[in-house]
This record gives sequence, structure tokens and C-alpha cells, in this order.
Amino acid sequence: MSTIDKALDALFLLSARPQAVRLADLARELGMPRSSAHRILSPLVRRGLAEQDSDGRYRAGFALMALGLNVASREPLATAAKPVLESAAAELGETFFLVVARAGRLVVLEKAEGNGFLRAAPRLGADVPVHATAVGKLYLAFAPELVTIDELTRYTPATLRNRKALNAEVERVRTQGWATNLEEWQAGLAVAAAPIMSQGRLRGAVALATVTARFTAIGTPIATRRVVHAAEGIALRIEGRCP
Amino acid sequence: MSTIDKALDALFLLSARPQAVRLADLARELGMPRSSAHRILSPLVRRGLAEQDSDGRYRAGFALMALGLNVASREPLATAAKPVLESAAAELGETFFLVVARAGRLVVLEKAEGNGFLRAAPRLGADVPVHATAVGKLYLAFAPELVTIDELTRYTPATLRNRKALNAEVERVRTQGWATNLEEWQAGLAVAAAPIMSQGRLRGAVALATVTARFTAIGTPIATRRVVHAAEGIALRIEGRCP
DNA sequence: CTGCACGTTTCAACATGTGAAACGCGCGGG
DNA sequence: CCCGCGCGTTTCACATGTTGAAACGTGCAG
Repeated sequence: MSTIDKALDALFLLSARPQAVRLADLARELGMPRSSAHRILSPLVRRGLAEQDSDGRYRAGFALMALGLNVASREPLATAAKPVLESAAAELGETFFLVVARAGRLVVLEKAEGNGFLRAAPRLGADVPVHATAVGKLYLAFAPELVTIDELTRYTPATLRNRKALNAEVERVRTQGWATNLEEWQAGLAVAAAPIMSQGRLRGAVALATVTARFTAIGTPIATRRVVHAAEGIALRIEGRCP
Repeated sequence: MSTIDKALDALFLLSARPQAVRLADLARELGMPRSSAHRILSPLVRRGLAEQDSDGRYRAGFALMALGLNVASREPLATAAKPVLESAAAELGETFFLVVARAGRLVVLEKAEGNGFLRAAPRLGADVPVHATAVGKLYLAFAPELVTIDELTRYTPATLRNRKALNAEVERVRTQGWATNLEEWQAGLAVAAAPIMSQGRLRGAVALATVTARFTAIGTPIATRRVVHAAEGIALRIEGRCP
């Protein structure tokens, strides 16, 4: 294990902790003496990736935030999607977001939240399961090689938990061109999603997420039409055929 | 310079680049042979902090985004501020955001954007200058030890560029309890900001940012009253005295 | 085919990281 | 008041990981 790996271990550990960590604890968890942990942390602190509060404890630093946001803003898909998501969210008053596959996982890249008191508020950069979400079904239908699906974890009673049922659902998604998720991941959460296709390949997906009650009030036809429209709008934008 | 420093150099360089970088270029910019750059990158790639596209070029990885967002969500001030910022933004239709000082610099921690076609859209995690912003003046007035101010860069004709004028302005801000910035940083941008005080200390600032024309239409009294109200609301929330 | 530039791998020389021990400090109990 | 404890930090002989020229395999242009 290289020195860099050890530093990254420390960095990930700090980032995962909600509160500041004492050097002694951090050293114990990393399996190294305090002096080594201290030496490893000092370059991280110097660059602002880690910080030390007044009583000596270490926390993740703000420079991490700036680094991470550079990643998001660098994605042309995210910048293309933002206005489209916003106008869709403003129109229906519901949350729309953009999800893409990276390294086999589904990541929330951009979002525009609805205005409800109760509303979906996905965290940017957060992971989303494959087999229990509308976006996951789209990827399984149109680009299964881009996602890895380890096990069919049961999130709710509605979660599809056998391959046969999931395959049938994916087949349906492929023919109809959009996907839904009715409380299969989280109780009370209903989602409609549409694929963003460009040059014959799946680039990402737009999803509309809301409380099940409001989803049924809106109606599947209108919801799916709206996400399909948004996805097509984004596809046009990334192809440069529409400003 | 330690190995970790070199890895961080590479990481920051990748993050700063809008596009993928070739190994040879990266090695040249870091002043090291390609083999060293390659060895340094491999742990970064393994952890997802860097990625390689199909033609071998390197880019910043998505794990960076997740790391950075952990930092933001860990801040109790940000979570406390979010609903307050949102209701203020919804009420006036203008952008409200939360700024705090970290490591001597002013960082945008949370935001709620307005709904105008032309609107302020600060980037989370982005830096803001001290001497040419409303929030900077608040920090100079109430917690000057938390910010460093290197030189009075001239951003616009309205930027305060001599210490005497700046000190007078800061003095005025201290007595009135809020600050404004009328195109001192960016042409066309007007801001009103109020301090979030808790336990006698400055914890951050709420800012309302909009186009100058709309700012004058709203009027300084109303704008400042709204940011002061929002700042006080956030202060109550972080003290746990209000849900 | 030839030449070039790229990303990657190798390995002896050597710079760099390692960790037990010690330091200075703040704290709480005897 | 002093003692012992645990903390973050510093030190230094030792050994481990890093270095970089060179070579390899590949893809591409002439």
C-alpha cells in the first residue's frame, strides 16, 4: 500500500465522519501509529483538504468542496440539463433531477427542486440503487454494461426481488421508452424517468420524483410525457442543435 | 515535498482542468517524468478521485464530488440555513445565500436561487473577495480575525480601493448591523447582507443578491430588513431555540 | 513499412516514509 | 500542589517506497 493510499484512506475517513475526529482515534482506525497519521495529515491540512479545530481534532476541509464542485460543473451534461430541469420543475412544482452512470453506479448530477412542503430533495453526488429505481431500469434496458447490479436488496415491500420480474419490467421499459418506480425504493416516493439518448447511446436520465399521492394526482401519462420531453430537450442541447 | 503533496498537486490540477488531460502534459506541468505521474495517478484512479477515458486521458473523478458534498452536509449551519434561505428566496423571487469564513476566505455554503431569467447564481464552495462584497464588510466589521485581506483588487469602478474609505464603510456597517455592495465586485450586481450572530460571535452571513435595477426597485430598507430577518432566523435555529 | 508519440512497466539507486520514544501541554484527582 | 494520564507533536536511525532513464507494446500518420 502506497503512501498516497494511506493519505486517501485518511481523507475518506475524515469525509465520512460527521464530526471532527481525534488523531489518536484516526490513527487506530487506520492501523498506524499517531506519528504516522500526523505526518500524513499535515499535507492534507496545508492544502485545506483537512482542517483542525481549536482543540486539535481533525475534520474534512473546505477545499474538498471546491474540488468536488469543479467535477460537477465540468460535466457538459449537467450544465445543459440545468435550465431544462428548472423549467420542468417550475411548471409542475415537482423535483426533477439528472442521473448518470459513473463507474458502474448511478450518481445524481444536477437537480431542480419542487416547491412542495413535502418534496424529493436528492443530494448531488449521491448514489442511487440500480434495481429499485426508475433510472436504474432505464440503464438496464438501454445500457446494462454501464451499471453493476450486485444483489437485489429489498428496500420496501414493492421492491422487485427476483431477476425474472425485474427482466420483465426492464423489457417493458425498453419498449415504452420510459420507466416508473412506485415506492420500490422508498415508501411514499414515486418517480418517472426518461432516457437521454445521443448518438445512439444512453447518456443519462431525467427523473421526476414526488410523493405517491401527488404522482397519482398528476397521472402517469402527463408525468411521463413531461420527463420524456425534458430528456429530449437535454439531448438536443448536448448535440448543439438547440441553444 | 512529500509524495502526498505530489498526489495532491495532480489532484488539484485535474480538478482545475475543464477537460481531460494527457499523462504527458500532466507530467510536464508537475515537473516529473511520465512514469512518476503514472504511478501517482494509479491510487487516485483506484479510489475514483481520478478517471481515465477510453483514449487514456485523465480527468477528475466522481468520488471527489461525493467527498465534497459530505463536507457541505456536515455543516449544521448549512442545514439550518437552507429552509430559511428558501422561504426568503420564494418570497422575494431573488437569490439568497449563506457565506462563512473558512481558512481566512469567504466560501458560499448554501443557496436558494431566485426565479428571474437574470439572477445571481453563486456556485457552492466558490470563493468571494473580502473587500469588495457585502459579506466581506460584515466580517471586517464583526470578526476581522477570521478573514485575510491581501490587496484591494479593483474589480469595478465602484470597488473601494483605499484602506481609509474601506475602514469608514466597515465602521458604518458595524453600527447599522448590515452591509450592502453596489456593483463593487461585479458590474450590475447588488447585494445586501446581514450577520448571523450566535453566542456573541459571527458565524456567517446571509446575502441577497440581484441585478442593481431590481435591487433599487425593491429598496434598501426592505432588502436589508429581509436579510436581517433571515439571519436572525438562522441564528435562532442553530441555537436550537426554534425548529 | 517506418517513425513517432503515447501510456505503461521495469529495476537499481536513493530519497522518503516509518514508528518507538520522548517532548510539552492541559487536565483531573490525590 | 504535584502527580499521572492522555493528548498532539517532534525526533531520528532504520528500512521501505519512490525515483526516472530506459525499454515495451500499441496506435496512428506518412
